[in-house]
Amino acid sequence: METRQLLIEHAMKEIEQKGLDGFSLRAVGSAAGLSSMAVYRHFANKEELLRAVGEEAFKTFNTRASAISSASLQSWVRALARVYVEFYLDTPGRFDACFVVRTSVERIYPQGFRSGKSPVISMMAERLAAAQAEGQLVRTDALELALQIWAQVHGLVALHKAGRFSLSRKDFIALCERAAMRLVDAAASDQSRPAQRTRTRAQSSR
Amino acid sequence: METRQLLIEHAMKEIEQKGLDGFSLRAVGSAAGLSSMAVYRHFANKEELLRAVGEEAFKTFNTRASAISSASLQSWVRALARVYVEFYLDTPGRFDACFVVRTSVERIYPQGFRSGKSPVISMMAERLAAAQAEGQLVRTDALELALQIWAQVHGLVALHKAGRFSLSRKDFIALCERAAMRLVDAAASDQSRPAQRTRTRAQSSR
DNA sequence: TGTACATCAGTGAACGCGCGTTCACTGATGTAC
DNA sequence: TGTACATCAGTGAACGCGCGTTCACTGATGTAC
Repeated sequence: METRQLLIEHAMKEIEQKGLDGFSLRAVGSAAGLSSMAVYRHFANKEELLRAVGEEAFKTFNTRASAISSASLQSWVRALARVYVEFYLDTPGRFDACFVVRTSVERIYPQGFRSGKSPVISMMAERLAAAQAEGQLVRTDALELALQIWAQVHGLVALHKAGRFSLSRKDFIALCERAAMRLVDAAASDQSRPAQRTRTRAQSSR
Repeated sequence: METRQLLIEHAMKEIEQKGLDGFSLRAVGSAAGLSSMAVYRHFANKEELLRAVGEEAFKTFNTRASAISSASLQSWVRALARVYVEFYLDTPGRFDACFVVRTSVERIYPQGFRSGKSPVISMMAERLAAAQAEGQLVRTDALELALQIWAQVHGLVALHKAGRFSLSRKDFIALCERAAMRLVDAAASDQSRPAQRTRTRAQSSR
């Protein structure tokens, strides 16, 4: 049953080359060295193949996100933003399959996120909540703040996809990191504190 | 030459009904009560029609944004976020034609924004800069902050479009407003100030 | 006032394309007896 | 060990569709003389 995996891999290459719109079943079949119709032996239809691609791509992203080992909340969020943007820049097809395609099993706010079905956002919400418990962060809805950070980076990516930036890769990544950081810093600096910069506060969370 | 305008209007209806993907030249022609090929008398090709639709839709959005008459920076940003989200919720096709389609004349960050070609973002950046000059806002790159606020709301909309929310219209709009406000408030409250909430500060800017 | 002509919006048939999906099939492999 | 059968991955032709675009045309309108 390894043909299925072969098809998913070639489907990813196809979606990377042709984009979400140009993605076709027939191309996947022949790219995999089979007939155009071979795909139907393994997937009921196009939608199902696309869903499988999305899940596979999400595993990749999730692995990278889980591998972040930053100690402080700040640097963890920054690293996560970077992983997200690089995932988009390097493999936009996979990114779309994960975060743009509407599938039926998607993680939905707020239910799916509260119950921890969306690993990354849940993880971020937990870290934010932990920082709140330690008094390092102002007390707001941690899940909503996590969502907001996600949407912040996602929004920059979406505008990038719509051709709204003429920045180098490096500058764009830095812009995204800064935007994510501003949200964390804001939540941190809204605490009672002396009148000074708080960039380096809350460094040793967990 | 009013047929051209008629075609644009029916193109908008079409793009609203069928979405960006299902949008076809033939459908526009016959929807306007003409032959399928009549469009080619007025537009060189599909792309040009789409650009005309985008510009027309942008005028609508721009008019609404310009009509906001809030006194304070805070409430102005909140109102702008609302206009943006409602533009998406009510007329997603027009929204896509404005902010998702890649056209050749798009406003690009940072050049096109600095020179004021993107009316709304430029206006926001100017208001932010004015608030900075009055000492109500922390001194950062006003244009970047404006971009960030835009991307924040745009990101929430993009995730909504990908089916990630199960919120009522009202709740989703409120969520977007809150997210935009958090960014403005953060920039305001990062000023030197007593250890208290700053929600109501900086109320009378201009 | 009348005639010849140019312009140009709109038409309808056709081209060529790629798509998702269906369907009857082939042929290799494994299993039951 | 040999034979009959079932299973099932893979095939290739075909269906029906809608798309963007080209092209020769029609027919009304305006203009020049």
